[in-house]
Amino acid sequence: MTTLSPIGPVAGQRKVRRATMNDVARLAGVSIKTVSRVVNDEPGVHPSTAERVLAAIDQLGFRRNLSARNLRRGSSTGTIGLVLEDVGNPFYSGVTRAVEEIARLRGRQVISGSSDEDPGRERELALEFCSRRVDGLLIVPAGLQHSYLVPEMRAGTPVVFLDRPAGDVVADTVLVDNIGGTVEAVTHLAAHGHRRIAFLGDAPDIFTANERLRGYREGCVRAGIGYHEELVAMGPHDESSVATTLQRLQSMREPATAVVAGNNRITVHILRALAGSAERPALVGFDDFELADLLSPPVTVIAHDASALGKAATDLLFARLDGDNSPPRRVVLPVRLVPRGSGEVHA
Amino acid sequence: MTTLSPIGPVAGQRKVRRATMNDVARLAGVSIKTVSRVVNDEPGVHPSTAERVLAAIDQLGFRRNLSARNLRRGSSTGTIGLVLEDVGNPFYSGVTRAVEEIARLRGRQVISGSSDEDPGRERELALEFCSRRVDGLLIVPAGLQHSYLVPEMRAGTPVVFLDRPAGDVVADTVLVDNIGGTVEAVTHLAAHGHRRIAFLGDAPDIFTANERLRGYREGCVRAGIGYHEELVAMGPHDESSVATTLQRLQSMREPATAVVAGNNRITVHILRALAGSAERPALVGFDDFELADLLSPPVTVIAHDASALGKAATDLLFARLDGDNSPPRRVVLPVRLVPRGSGEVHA
DNA sequence: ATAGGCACTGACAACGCTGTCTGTCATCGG
DNA sequence: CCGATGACAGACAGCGTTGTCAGTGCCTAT
Repeated sequence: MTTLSPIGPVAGQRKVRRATMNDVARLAGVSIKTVSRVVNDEPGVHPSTAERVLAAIDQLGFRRNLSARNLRRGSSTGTIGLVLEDVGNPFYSGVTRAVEEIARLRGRQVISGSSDEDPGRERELALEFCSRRVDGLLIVPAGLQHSYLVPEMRAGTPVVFLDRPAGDVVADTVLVDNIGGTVEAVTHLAAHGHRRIAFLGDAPDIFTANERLRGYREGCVRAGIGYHEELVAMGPHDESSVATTLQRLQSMREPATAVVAGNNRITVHILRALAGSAERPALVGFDDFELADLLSPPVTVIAHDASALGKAATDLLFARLDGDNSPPRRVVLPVRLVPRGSGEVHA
Repeated sequence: MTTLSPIGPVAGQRKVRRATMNDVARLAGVSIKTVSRVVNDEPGVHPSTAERVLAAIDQLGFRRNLSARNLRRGSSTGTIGLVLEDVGNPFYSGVTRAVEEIARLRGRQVISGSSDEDPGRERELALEFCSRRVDGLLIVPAGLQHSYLVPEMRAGTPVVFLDRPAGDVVADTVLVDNIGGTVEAVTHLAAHGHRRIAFLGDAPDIFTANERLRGYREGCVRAGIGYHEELVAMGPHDESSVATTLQRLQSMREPATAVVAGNNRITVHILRALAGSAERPALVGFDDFELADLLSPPVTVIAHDASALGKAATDLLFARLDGDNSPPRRVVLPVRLVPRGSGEVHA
């Protein structure tokens, strides 16, 4: 039993060559093919032979080399590549979790990487994954150029974009209803009497930021309060820029009485900037976040489910792997406004 | 240029065989070895030849097969395996981010998986990663049995355990000062006059839960308030069990006036159970979390840095990969109490 | 003129595994 | 007693790369 072999400062003994099927075969006194049969649970091996082989495997600590196996078999490597913006962001870690979950059910491992909103990095990661011959690719696009993926897609690697669409290829995409979300946010605020509603969004070259801005604009028009350029501040934002912006918005001749935040980070920045200040504008944030309901006032948000997004994208990917070759689909997941208080403050 | 090739419903054209170096060689009119030289930036290729090869690569959308490369070269696969409890938990996603960051600097990809606290799953993941011949393994142990890793460690795969120690192998480990943390929490509460301090921890077979319980106990003794069995409730906990426990603690003849929460999830459950209730016990939570400072009252925590943990473990792993074969090390990272208000409530 | 060196290129084997095909028994029906 | 059958085992090739070694010219120094 391996379990009983002497354990100690293992770091001491360096680089014992890894056992191969050949080593196992020699020790068990069988051919390498028989070892392969045992390892792969193929039928046609005499129980007593199999037992000898298993003993040899255990004794040598053999573990089959998947590189070799994948190379030989040519088909699936049993891996899925996931390129996202930042695993550290709770939203994306929720997505990751969902992807992992489904991949697991389908016997796949997930390789992931964060692009940090850098198109070059996104490309580097995606192509690296392709070199590893992942079975499929899930990408949260950082850039607008995705033609680099065309050879990979042609070679049969399914690609699903999530959260944002691809720049210049036609492919499966799973999005959330960004426009509908901010329309609803503005409508909600207007219904509570607000006429000066500001929008703090991320950098406008980011798809979701731009869509949400469009929704904000449309919401303003629909609510009959008009669209005012001076009430909009697009990012990139950090804590201090958000604070400055809020001050500006509140010290206008006609101050903003309500704010729509373009994503979870901006919402948090706003909350921090507002902490302790008496004069709080009403607030609706895009993206739900943990503890939003426990703040005072509880934060009203446009909620959408990270795991639903991850699940939808992964399901789509596996459908492709299962042979579905219908035209590329675009799935738009609904969002919902969760009123909690911060958006129900009267003007 | 690949970039200009017709793009369309790519899903239509299935399974074009992937180009190999052989295909590239044939197209460029050179030998396969020359292609290999170009792809690997090896010297000794005439610029004009290289150009022809690169053109062929571009035309065919060739991307070298890393399975084959790794098999042939036998050395590094350029991957690191990361087994954690749940990527969805902000603490672990912080760890993941840090690991990824450092791996990236060292030219490695991260393959990760969540064990969900299931030892079998942990083992499955770790061994799967070994089959993929990861260069090293980072593991947040779910179980207490790790001798299954001995053959892998012998074969030269460095393993670093993080957040919790391994069960029965001697290996590098990075922990946080769990005992010191809860000692400090209790000391802090006692200093504010509390004598009935409760502890809500995770399942006691989890190392960190047990350590924190020990720290709690020691803190009580040191503070001279004694250790009372009835003030301790170990998990697993969910929202409703926490609520029930709190009610029990508050309706005792001598009610608990303060609570120490064993981890971030339990803290959140407590906050939710307490929401809106007038009679709030003082609270100190283990693990910092976003927005803790914005709650009312702001939540006092024992903070420790997820990214510091990830970084320390990964640094250690790379040191091993760089040839450091000193005896296994155990690193204990400091924690610090961040007073914010919830722990400063007077009894 | 010739040896030696340099710049460039290619043939070939092997990494560890699995698919295909072939071989060797023992057993069974007629 | 013979051929057919089935259960089991092995030989061999090849997946796509790269390391080793062996050319082939051409140029320079003798």
